[in-house]
Amino acid sequence: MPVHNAEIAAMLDQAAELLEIRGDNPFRVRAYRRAARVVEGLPRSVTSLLAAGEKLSALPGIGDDLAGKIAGIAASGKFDLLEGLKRELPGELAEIAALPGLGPKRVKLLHGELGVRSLEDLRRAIRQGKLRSLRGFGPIMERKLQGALAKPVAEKRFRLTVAEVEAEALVNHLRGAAGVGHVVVAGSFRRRRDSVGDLDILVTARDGAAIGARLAAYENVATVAARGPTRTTVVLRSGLQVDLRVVPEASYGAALMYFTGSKAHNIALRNMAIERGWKLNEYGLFEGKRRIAGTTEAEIYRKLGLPEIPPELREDRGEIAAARKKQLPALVTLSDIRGDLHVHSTWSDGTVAIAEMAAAARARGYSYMAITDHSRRLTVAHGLDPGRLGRQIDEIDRLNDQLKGFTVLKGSEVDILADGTLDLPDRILDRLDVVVAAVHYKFDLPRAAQTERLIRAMDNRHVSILAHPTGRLLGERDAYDVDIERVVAAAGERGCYLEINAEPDRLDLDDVHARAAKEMGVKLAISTDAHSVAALDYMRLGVDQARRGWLEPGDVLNTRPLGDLKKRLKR
DNA sequence: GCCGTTTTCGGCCCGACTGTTTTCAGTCG
Repeated sequence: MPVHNAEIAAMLDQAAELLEIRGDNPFRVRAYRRAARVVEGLPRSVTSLLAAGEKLSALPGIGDDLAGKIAGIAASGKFDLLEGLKRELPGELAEIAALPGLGPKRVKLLHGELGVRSLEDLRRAIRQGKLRSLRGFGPIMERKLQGALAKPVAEKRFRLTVAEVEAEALVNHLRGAAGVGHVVVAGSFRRRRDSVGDLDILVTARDGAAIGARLAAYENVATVAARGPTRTTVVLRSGLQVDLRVVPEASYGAALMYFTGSKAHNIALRNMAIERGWKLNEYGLFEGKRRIAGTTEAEIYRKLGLPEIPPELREDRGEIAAARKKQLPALVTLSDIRGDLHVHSTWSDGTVAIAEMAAAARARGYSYMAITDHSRRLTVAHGLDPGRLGRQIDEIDRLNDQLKGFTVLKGSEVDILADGTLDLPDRILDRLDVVVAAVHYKFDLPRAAQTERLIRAMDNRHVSILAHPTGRLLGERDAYDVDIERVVAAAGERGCYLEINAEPDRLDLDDVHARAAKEMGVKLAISTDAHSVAALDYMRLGVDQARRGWLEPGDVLNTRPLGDLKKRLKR
């Protein structure tokens, strides 16, 4: 049973947490955390890297020691150091440290002085009034902890589209304040991560307190968590946390960079500043007391000898080295997209007729669109059998006769059956321009069977694109257990394309696997899976994830003009 | 524990805010 990168990262994180509570060298703790982030962001699994004879110690932040430990975890699924730490300290201490206001130091005190080993122990200690006797604890902390223990809030991430609605309203509200310059959403929102944990809003103004007051007075604010002259933190009714930072105009670039992150990217840049005898913080780049850059991000990057790095790449996953060598990718943009290759109509479960969808696609500047309605097995979606699909093909032919300068491609989103065969016979698939193959049931097959299923589907030369390859639904359903690297490799061998499904709850493939595909020379299609006209606009979210995956226009099938596209769809 | 165009040893990003303290440690981002 191969150990996933995410599992390795979780073990490294947990070890870091317990090491920190134990009071170990903070830099050792940081090394474990950094290694966790590096493993998490690897485009290939540790298992396959090792199988290929690659040295983990070549990865940034991973030396001989951690390389050995990570290899050990990959081989056995066990982490001796972590097991030992758990024998020494109760594992639940990590959960206690996650409570607001509690960190390693206070948890160590709780454990050492009061013998707290569990959340229940902590509740009891509070009930018995023991907490406030400890140094660093007082009545306010006691009350807050009581609240947090009473109704624990699961860590929640929000879909980009949900965050966008909240952000737009809030930005408009803040723009209404007097003396406001820039108002911009930074953080993972600006880096276009597939979901966000909070909103980081940067404002330039002279009077930070006034802007903070304006945020606190926003109608959707549930609680104000912190309030200072330059920083204010609130929690909205939706549960979304908002961090506001206010800086002077001259610090705009530095603050935007700081607030955009990622943290690891910032640390790397700050280290570059240190190497040059400078200091980089959210107010600017400084030589001694003198600010030598800070008004724009570009200016700071330039001083550090780098071209400006697009926010989507700022994850400390090699972008700084690439920038240094002037080898940053020229990322795909929405305007490079010439068509949508996965679209539904009223023939199955779409809400709009083909002609109307075509007009909407055309209005978006596209020159083609594939209609890919569901196949017969998906009865709830009125999936098409060969007879109905034949009639749909005829309808599209008639429609194309009337259209000038736009082409509706004939397609199907054909179900991949449990054994990897397709839900429609070859004789009808033969009449189509685009076949998008997808899994819609039996998500729980064993890994090997699921992997074989997808590969067998791609064995069929009619299959052009493998849709939503991992089947994940953000916040609802994990990816099915599949060896995605083998699937990517198999797609490459067969000349099959992989989809980045742009639906906001799918975004599948994700950024990391899209990049893996690129590195393995496999091309991708960015498709909306639209069931309505409005959903065609999700294309931009798919492009965002493609950019996070370092994709350039040449890596994306639907940047090709129609003639070229048709040639590439032939296998 | 990692790392090196000043270093193989001695550094390791940087600042804001809270609740505690009585000048600051701890937490957070």
